[in-house]
Amino acid sequence: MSAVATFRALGDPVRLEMVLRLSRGSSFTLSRISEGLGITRQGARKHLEVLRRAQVVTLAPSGRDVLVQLDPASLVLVKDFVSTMDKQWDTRMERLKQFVEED
Amino acid sequence: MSAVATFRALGDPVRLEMVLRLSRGSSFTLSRISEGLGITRQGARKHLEVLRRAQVVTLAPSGRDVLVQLDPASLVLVKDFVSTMDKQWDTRMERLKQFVEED
DNA sequence: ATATCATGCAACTATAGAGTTGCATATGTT
DNA sequence: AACATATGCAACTCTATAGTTGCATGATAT
Repeated sequence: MSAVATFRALGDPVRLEMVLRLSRGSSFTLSRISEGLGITRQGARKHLEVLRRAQVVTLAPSGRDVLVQLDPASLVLVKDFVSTMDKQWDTRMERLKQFVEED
Repeated sequence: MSAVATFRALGDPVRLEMVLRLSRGSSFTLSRISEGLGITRQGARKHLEVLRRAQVVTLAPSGRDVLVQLDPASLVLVKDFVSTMDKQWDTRMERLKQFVEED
């Protein structure tokens, strides 16, 4: 999966809320994580499918319900992106700092 | 600005490409950064407006052209998000590890 | 066995946004 | 002054997707 897909998946208030809930409580059933989002269960289900395709989340059927869990794969992608940006950004900030301090 | 807005802004192939270009070369004019994206200048301009609203980028008019630069504000947001997630994720992985190692 | 709960799937609507074309305007350049 | 370059703005099309309703199905509890 690409970093774009991950960012896109996280770039929605409902989906980010889901991810934040998962990052706190460990595991949710599909219906429990769909509560209190201001949308229907079917709507929430669509969001979960987006998160699953982007490997932000895994869906594991268990009896009559489906367990939703965070998938570490996506986190790694975002971390890599940030650290790359950060490195390049830092060297440029360093250059700017030196430039400013020259006079 | 919210983390959602930042993620949303980065969740588009054209916009992410622009950000990557900026992270390498230091500063671009509006027309230069609009080249080779497969879309028109006006299309690219709309993307830049999205990035600006999300504080990923700053636009500074200079004579007849506009300078596009990275805005560190957004990077901080993403970093914070990742580190928070990371911390919570790690503690949960730790708990899982201990659970597995118990028998 | 029957009622209840969790989920899946399909069809539909409505809106956001990605991309375009066309034209106007301002700044450089020769 | 004349020309080229960089940009802004408006109107338009088209597609993706967020959200809905309605119904079917499979698992659990009484």
